[in-house]
Amino acid sequence: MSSHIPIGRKVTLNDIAAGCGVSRATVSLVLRGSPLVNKLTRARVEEELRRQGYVYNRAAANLRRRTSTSIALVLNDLANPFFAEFAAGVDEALAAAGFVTLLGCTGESPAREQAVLGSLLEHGPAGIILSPAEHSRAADVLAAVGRRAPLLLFNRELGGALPEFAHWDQLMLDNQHGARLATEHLLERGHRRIAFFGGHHDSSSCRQRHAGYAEAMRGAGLRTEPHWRIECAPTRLDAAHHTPALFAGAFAPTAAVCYNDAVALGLMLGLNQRGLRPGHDFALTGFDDIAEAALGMPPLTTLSAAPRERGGQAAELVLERLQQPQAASRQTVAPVRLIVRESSCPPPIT
Amino acid sequence: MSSHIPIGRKVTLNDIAAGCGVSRATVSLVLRGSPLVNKLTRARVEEELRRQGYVYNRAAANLRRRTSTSIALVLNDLANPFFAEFAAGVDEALAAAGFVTLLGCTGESPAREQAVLGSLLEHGPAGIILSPAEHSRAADVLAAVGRRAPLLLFNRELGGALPEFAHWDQLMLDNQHGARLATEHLLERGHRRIAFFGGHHDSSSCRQRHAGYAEAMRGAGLRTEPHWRIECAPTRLDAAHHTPALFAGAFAPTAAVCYNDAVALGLMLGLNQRGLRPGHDFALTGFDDIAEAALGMPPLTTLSAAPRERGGQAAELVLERLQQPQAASRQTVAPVRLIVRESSCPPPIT
DNA sequence: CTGAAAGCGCTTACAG
DNA sequence: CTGAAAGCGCTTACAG
Repeated sequence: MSSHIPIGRKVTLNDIAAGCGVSRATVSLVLRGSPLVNKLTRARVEEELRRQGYVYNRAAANLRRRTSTSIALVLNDLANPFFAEFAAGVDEALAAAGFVTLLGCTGESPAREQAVLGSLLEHGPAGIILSPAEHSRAADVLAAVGRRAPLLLFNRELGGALPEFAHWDQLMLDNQHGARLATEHLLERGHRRIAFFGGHHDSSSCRQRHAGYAEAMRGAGLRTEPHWRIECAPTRLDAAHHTPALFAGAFAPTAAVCYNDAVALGLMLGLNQRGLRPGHDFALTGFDDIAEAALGMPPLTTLSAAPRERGGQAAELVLERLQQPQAASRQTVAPVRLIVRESSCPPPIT
Repeated sequence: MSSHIPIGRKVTLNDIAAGCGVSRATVSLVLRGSPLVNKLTRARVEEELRRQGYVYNRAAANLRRRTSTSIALVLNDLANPFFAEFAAGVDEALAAAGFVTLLGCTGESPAREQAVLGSLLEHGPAGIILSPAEHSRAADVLAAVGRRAPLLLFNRELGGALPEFAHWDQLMLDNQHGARLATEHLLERGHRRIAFFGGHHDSSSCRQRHAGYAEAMRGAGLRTEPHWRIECAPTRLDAAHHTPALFAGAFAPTAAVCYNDAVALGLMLGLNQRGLRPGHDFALTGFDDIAEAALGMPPLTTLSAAPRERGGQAAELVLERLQQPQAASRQTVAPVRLIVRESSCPPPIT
C-alpha cells in the first residue's frame, strides 16, 4: 500500500453555501453553469467562490457522478524523443478536451508495465493509451486492464494475440509503406544492390519495415542476397559493430535501408571505419527523423512519423471511443513521410 | 466545464462483502492489510477480491481519508529531451513511492501555465513540481496555487519576486559553477581571448552562466572585450547567424563558452561558413549534453546536469516536503559535470 | 428558482 | 475479531 499524505483544510461547497446563505445544491448548480439559478444568486455565489478561493474537487464530483476526467498514458520510454514528442501531443489534445494525463513509464519492462497499469487503474482513468514494453504479452495486458477502461494500443503490437484483441483500438505507424518509400527512393537514385540493415526480426515494426523493403525490391524485379539482411540491436553501437557483415559476401550492397535512425547513424560510423564515406561511396536511409538525423555527416534521409501529431491523434481516438463504447474497434495506420537528405546519394560510378 | 464520461458498473467493496458474507468494513481492513482480521476471513476475502476482479478505487479512499496520492508535474517543454529525461526520472521516483504523476505541459506560455495549474489542482495533487514557462510571474503562480499544495520550482526562477517566495522549495542547476568550469578548462588549454556566446540576458540561467564565465576570466586576471559577449536566441539557427559578430572587432576570440549546446552547434555551423574548423581553429563548449553533443563534428565539450537524476531528486524533495509541511523552504543547487570532448582544442599556433 | 435528502465508494472510530 | 453508522465533497432527482 502506498503512503498517505494528509491534506490541509480546504474550502468546500458547504463553506460557500454558508458564506452567502444558500444551499449546497445551489452552489453546485452555479458551478456547473446551470441556467436554473437566479442571476443575482449566481452573482452572489460567484463572488463568494472568489472571495474564499474555492477550488473544485473534481475527484469528489467524479465519484458522485461516476465519471472520469483523466486518461492514462503508459509509455515504454519517455526519454526517447519520439515518445516525448508523442506525449506532448497527447497531453495537449487531452488538456484541450478538459482531461488530465496520468503518466506512467515502463522502461521497456513488462513487469513494470503490469505494476504501472495496476496503479494507474486505481485512479480510475476513463481510458488508456499504451505504447507497450518490448516483450509485453496481450494476455497480461488484458488481465491488468480487463474491461475497466478502453485501451488504445500505440506503435507496437503485443505478443501472443488473443480473441479479446478485437476490443482494443490501435494506432500504428505505416512501417511497411515507409520502408517501401525509402527503398523506392534508393532505386530511383540508381541503386540495385540494396541491403536491409539492423533491428530484430521478433519486433513487429522491424518485420513490417522489412516487408516494405522486400516489396519494393520485388516490384523492381530485383533479387536479394542473404547477407543483405543483417540483424542487430537497434542501437548505434551494435549497428557499427555489424557493419562488416554487409561486405562479407560477393555482390556487396551499394546502399542500405536501415531499421531506424540510430542504426543508420551507427552504420555511418562503421562505414567510416572501413574508409567508406556515407553519402558518397554508400547510400543509406533511416526511420524516425530524430533530431540528430538532420545533423549527421552527411544529413540522413529518413522517414518522419510526426510524433506530436500522432499524440494528438491518439488522444482523439480514445476520446471518440469514450463517446461510443460499443462501436467496433478501429485499427488506424498513421502515414509516414520521406525526408530526403544527402545520405541517399546515387551509387558510385564503377 | 469539461466533458463527462460515464463509467461502467464496477466491482465495489459491497460486492465483495456480499460475495463472502462479511461487512464492508472487514473487506476494507483486509485491503489495507490490517492485522485485526482473522486469517481465515482474510483468505476468504482475498479469494473473493480475485474472483470478482476488484480494483481499488483510490479516489474514493483519498476523498474519505483526505489524502492524495498524486503529484502534478508541470513542464514548459516536454519535447525538449532534457525535460523528457527529467520527467522520466520524476515519474520513476514517484511510482516507487506509490504516487502517480499528473502531467501538464505549458509550451512556454504563462497563460497556458495558469490554465494547466488550475486544471491539475482540481484533481487534488499532494504537491507540484513546476518548471516555469519563460516569462511566468511569481504573483500569477501564487494566485493559481496558493497554499493548496506545496510547490517545487525547477530549473528557472520566476519573474517578479514575492514575499511568499520563501514558502517554495527550489531545485536549480549550478549554472554559474558549470560555466566557470568550462571557462577554466579553456584557460587551461591555453586560451586567453574567450567569448561568451548566445542566450538572452533576461533569462536567469543565462545571467548565471555568464557570471560564472566572468568570474573565471577575472580569476585569471583577464579583461574581456565588448564583442566577446554576443546575445542571440538559444537556437542553432540564430547562433549561426550571429557568428560573424564575434569577429567584428579587434582581438578576435580563439574560443567561446556557449550558453547551451544548441547555440554551440549553431556556432559550429557559423564557423564552418567562415572557413574556420571548430575544434581546430576555434575552441568551444556547450551546456546540457544533449544527444547531438557527442555526435557533433567535432564532438562537443559540454556540461551535463544528469536530467534523469534531477527528476528523481525533485521527486524526493516534494515527497520530503509532504512529510514536513512546516519545515523551512529549501533552495537546492544541483551539481553539473564537465564532459571534455574534441571541440575544446588548444588555441591555434600563430 | 431553491432546499432537503440520498448516495458515489471508500474509511474509521465505536460497539459488541 | 466483526458490523453498523457516519462522513469525505460532491451531484441529482424530487418537493415546494
